[in-house]
Amino acid sequence: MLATTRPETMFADVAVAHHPDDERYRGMTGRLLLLPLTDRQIPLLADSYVDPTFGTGAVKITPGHDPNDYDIGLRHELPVVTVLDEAGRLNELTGTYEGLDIMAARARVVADLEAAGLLEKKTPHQHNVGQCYRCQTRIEPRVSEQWFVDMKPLAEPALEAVKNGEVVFAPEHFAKTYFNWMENIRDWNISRQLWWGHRIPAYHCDQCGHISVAREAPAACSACGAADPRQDEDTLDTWFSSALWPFTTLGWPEETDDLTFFYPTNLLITGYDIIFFWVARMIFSGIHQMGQVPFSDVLIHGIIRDEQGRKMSKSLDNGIDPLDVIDTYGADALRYSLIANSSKGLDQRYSTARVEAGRNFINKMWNAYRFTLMQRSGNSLQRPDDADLLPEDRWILTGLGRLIRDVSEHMERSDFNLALAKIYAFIWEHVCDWYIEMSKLRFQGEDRRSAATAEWVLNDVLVKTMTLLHPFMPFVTEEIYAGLEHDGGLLISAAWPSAEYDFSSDYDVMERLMDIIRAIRNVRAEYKVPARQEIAVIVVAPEKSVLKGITLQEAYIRRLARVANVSPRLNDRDIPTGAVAAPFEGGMLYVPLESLVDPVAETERLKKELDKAENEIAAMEKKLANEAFVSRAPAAVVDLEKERLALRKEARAHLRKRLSDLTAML
RNA sequence: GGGAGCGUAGCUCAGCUGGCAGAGCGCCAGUUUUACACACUGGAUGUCAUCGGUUCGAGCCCGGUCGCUCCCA
Repeated sequence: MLATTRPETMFADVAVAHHPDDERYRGMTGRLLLLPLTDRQIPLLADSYVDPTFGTGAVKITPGHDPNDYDIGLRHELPVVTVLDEAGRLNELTGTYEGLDIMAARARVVADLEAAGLLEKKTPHQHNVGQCYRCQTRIEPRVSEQWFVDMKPLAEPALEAVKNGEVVFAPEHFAKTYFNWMENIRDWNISRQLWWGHRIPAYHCDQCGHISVAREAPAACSACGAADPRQDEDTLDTWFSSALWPFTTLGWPEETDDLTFFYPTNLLITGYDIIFFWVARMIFSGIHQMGQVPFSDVLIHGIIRDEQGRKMSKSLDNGIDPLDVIDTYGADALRYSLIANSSKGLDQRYSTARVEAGRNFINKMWNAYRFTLMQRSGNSLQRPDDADLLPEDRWILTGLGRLIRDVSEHMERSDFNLALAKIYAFIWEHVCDWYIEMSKLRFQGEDRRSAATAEWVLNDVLVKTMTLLHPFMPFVTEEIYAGLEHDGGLLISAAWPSAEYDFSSDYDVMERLMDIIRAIRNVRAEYKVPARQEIAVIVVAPEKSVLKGITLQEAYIRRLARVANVSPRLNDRDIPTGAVAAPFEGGMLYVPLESLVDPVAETERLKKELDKAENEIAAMEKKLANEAFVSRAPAAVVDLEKERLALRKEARAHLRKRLSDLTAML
């Protein structure tokens, strides 16, 4: 007994199969069965393809009308019987059923089986016979003659080309997809029954049946000489034509200048979903037709999905028209979002929020650019001597150098999203939030030399960052570049920048200043000091050099943290009771806020700070006491840990002192 | 059945050769600070799916488990 979803194909059955481990059929393998409604006998055989848990564990094998059964048929050397004609009707092999269409035949077979007492039961079942996605017509499998490409000789050199690095995939794991396909290659069916496309260059002789294959249509059959052989009606699979794209587009088979110049090229960028449909086929076609691979590098990206993560499709009508997005946000904003959202060839969701972020970024840059234009003195810009560079100049130029190195590295590795994130952060957080803010003091001040230095630095930083950003956002960067001072020419042909400045110690000094400013702002916000109200700050640092730096940069602390008066001190003596304490790297600062401060609450707050510091110190001391860590970790890591421990210990000392003072004063 | 990938903040996702967990958006509290409110300042938020292993040290390396996705058959 067995189950079938397509009873009408039983006339094409050539065997019944069960799983080799299925106890129910043990010992019965090889016996002959009588095929109902016919006088044919078919064998019972064992094949591990059969799912023993489905139905009765026995399945009829119909190689002529099922691809899986066709494979089983090959394994067991079964004949292929075809009982459907091209019009979808049963043929002469079905006796009295001949001429019936599939549905009519199915009904009659079922009725006849029932009449013969051979039907056990009928159950509704979701079958997996395909159907046309446009007209819903069922697609019935049927064995027929087709044209195939013999893949083995093509696949071997193509496989080798990737294995030996002639063609390199990025990200590299996509080579696995390529290997998996190439190593399990099947002959390629290139016949398509379509009305358009390249027709198969095979010519049938209606007289003798000979088939000739030729580039030009032969005038006569090469075997019997009959006139006008008929060209095969099948057309080539579109991927066959696409596989020829790297050279047919350049004039092949003619030896054109374009072909000589552009073949092979270096980089192919495409989606992972067509690695074997297209990439692999271009590679083996290129090797076969041109004698060399069509490209050296393949950069694979993911698919852009809609905001719900669904694949964009015509039937869902959830596609996004880039032109609409460009109208709303601009092409650069769209490019920003696509690159910022892409990594490792993974799929990404289209994100309006990310496009907006790109648009906002453009707005930010544009305003920074406007600011520089507003500060133009009219004098020609001249690179300042190093001696004229202030700490913030040194800081931003050093940061720029680091940015150039980082971005270049990321570009080399095709980590475009990481490169873009670095540029974004540098322009927004370094240039706009800090450098421009600090430069205002100089542009508004009396020192024209200092202002000219800032003017040059700002211009240089923008020129370089626009250059780095140009591949990602070509339009706005070109526009801004045009208004900046540079060697001339268009940004698109400008040289990639290289790092010029490296003032590491000045960089660190500036970072400390920024820590202090942030700490003061934090206190202001926490105690809700009105923005307008200026405050006083006492900065305590045990090292004179730190204090000196702070004194030199007092103007910035005043401006950027809205401070009226900065008092540098070497120790925490004589701090007023009504002051808020805040630690920074290398010291402690106090903001006297008198009545705003409740000494009891401040004591509680500082106790928590102290607890935190104690915990961190304990953890670091434990780590440093671990002989294995000290001896095995790199010296730089151990030193860093020691430095951090020293800083935390200092913070602890300040906190303890402040707490004891407050307690005494209460 | 074969192959590949993904589980990290409320959401969408980064995280390079292991060394103090990040972004965008959202959220909370402020801001007519003369480049920018498409902005500024400050803040909150994590059992890095899970179990084990390697290591001085694991989001990252190795193995198992669970969940999800895609491709081929």
